[in-house]
Amino acid sequence: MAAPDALAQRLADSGLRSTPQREVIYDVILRKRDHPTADEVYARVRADMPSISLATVYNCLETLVQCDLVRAVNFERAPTRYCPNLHPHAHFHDEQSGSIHDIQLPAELLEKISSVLPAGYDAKSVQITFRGSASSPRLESAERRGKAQPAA
Amino acid sequence: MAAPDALAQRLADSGLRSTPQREVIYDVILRKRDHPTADEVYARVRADMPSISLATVYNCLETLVQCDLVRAVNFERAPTRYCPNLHPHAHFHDEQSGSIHDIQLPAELLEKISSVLPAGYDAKSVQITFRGSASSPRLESAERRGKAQPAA
DNA sequence: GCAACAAATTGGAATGGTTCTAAGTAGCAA
DNA sequence: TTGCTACTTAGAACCATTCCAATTTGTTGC
Ligand SMILES: [Mn+2]
Ligand SMILES: [Mn+2]
Ligand SMILES: [Zn+2]
Ligand SMILES: [Zn+2]
Repeated sequence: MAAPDALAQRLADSGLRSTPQREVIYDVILRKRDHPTADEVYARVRADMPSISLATVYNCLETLVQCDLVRAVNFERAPTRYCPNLHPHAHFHDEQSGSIHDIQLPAELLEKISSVLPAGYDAKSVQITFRGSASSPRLESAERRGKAQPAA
Repeated sequence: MAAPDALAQRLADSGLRSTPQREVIYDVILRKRDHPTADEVYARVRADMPSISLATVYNCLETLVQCDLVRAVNFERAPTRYCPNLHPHAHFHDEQSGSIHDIQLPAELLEKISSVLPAGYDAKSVQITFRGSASSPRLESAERRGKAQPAA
């Protein structure tokens, strides 16, 4: 047995197998670090593996989410999107273009946010979503300075 | 013409009529200040108005949201819930009970949150959702002290 | 290698909240 | 009245997702 990559390792930890379908789906999500829907993942994966089924795409995405290799994110009631960024971060939904941008959150801010919870509330996760418009030119320079990661 | 109530006024401002259906739906949402789904609103409204249709409930809820009389809130891909609390606030989703609690946010924190956006990002709204568990006894006393409003 | 068994994939059907459509009803204006 | 528009309604349609039953694939013990 060869040295297992991160995916195979994480799957094995959960008693699951590394399959060609899971590998190509994980690759596709890591390659282009945007926030594709299951349909978009399906379309991209079919370039490499034309025989894969949409049901399998859904099954594999759920597996990857449960193994903490990918995050599922929802905006309103739109189709679920999948995010390869595992660090705690917020999302900015650009209503003009429909694109999603990751927004880094200082740990200090996360603490302040959690501290607004009254006694007795125990939050396992916090989700922060901005909605608005992002002007592209300034945006790109801000990203180049490392203030935010672009994500379609 | 008699003095119009808040609902009639707001509808008139948008060039819309105050109908019995819109009135009863708005009343039902204000009466019990939880976060009902359209189906739950439908069930409650039928007590007063058995002939109302579910399509009308959806139509009226959308109207109320567009007139800024009610807020629509989404959790994952669960059915949309409707919130009568118009002040800026976060939501705590208790995974055990499925109940939603309003969490008040200090204006100071809202400013800090918006300040994490890089230049070029213009947010029209921010949505903050906690997920976890809330222990009922402590919760009630915290609420009595005014730290949070209960909401089913 | 070969059974036996379990895990994973697959196509297609089903689900379910929401939206759409077309027909009917109700209120307002000339 | 008559017309005009807004509103409501029942049921069909939509569509992302889940479910199902059948097949394929992989693993384990011999
Ligand atoms: Mn959008
Ligand atoms: Mn829940
Ligand atoms: Zn992300
Ligand atoms: Zn609320």
